[in-house]
Amino acid sequence: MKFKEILRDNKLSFTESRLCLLKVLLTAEIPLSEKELEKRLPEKINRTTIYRNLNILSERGIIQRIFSGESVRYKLSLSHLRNPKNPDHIHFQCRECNKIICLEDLKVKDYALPEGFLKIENQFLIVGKCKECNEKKQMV
Amino acid sequence: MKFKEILRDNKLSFTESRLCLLKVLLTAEIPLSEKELEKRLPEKINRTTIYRNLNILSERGIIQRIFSGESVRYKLSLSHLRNPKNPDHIHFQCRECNKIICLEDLKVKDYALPEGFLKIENQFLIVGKCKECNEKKQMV
DNA sequence: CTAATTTTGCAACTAAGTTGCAAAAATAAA
DNA sequence: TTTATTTTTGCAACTTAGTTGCAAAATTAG
Repeated sequence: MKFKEILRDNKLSFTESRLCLLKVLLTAEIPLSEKELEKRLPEKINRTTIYRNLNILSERGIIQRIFSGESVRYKLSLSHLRNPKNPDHIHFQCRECNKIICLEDLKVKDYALPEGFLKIENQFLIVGKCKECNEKKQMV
Repeated sequence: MKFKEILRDNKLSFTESRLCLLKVLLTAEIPLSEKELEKRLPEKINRTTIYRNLNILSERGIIQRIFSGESVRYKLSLSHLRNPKNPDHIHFQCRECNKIICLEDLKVKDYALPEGFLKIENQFLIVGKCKECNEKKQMV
């Protein structure tokens, strides 16, 4: 099982909670807040445990924190499971419906940080209005 | 006075609180959290008022919210006062010392949103380690 | 199988941000 | 400039996100 290896590689114990969290994030269409995550868990896991795991998993780069206009959301790092060569892609969040979309095709141009700086992760977010919400408005 | 016009243009009343908030943000070297902002105010303004104003000012695009790894910070929109032609620049935050730096020179490549999407604002953040913190580490 | 380490759940806490309401201030109208 | 209308402010109380210490339970190492 993939997740077991990922945890081991990162020197984290393999526990039921962590497995469940990762599974839920794997099947989520959009990044989830802690609340949403909690609801989708097959069996109850304590809030504290969830937060502690979200912290440790994102420290290790296994998941990613996304700061949306309203809340913090979590998703699996693409670099771990899906898109190892596209770590710099951009998220879009709609200010009406709050949906978050991964703009996989939209890449950030190669950039060089100033001398001596080290990148750990990117959080690129464009806030705006999505197609549906734009069209809804025009109909009124 | 510039700020008075900006407020009027955005159909907001001109109040002492708003003027103070904008002045503090104008002279801040880095984006400020609500707490930091509060401390720098020449006279006490109620927390609630500050939040309400930060909300309305950022809705109108006069200030910008920045989501750093640890907290939400606010700054004047460059588009209003400083850098009207560089709205897409990137912020860098150090995960050690939490400093936030504007990487004015680092621009995001021209991008096209999918058909029907509308951009309101960007929040581009690179999280990593800054020069000083990197150097400190190596000395130990 | 046992000992050492890590993780979990609980309760209590902190910190950020919001809401309703009445008083005060700002704007519009006369 | 005085009055009426609208907006903003401060207060207290609240909600929600996230954290901490500690003892019990689960994992891992030997």
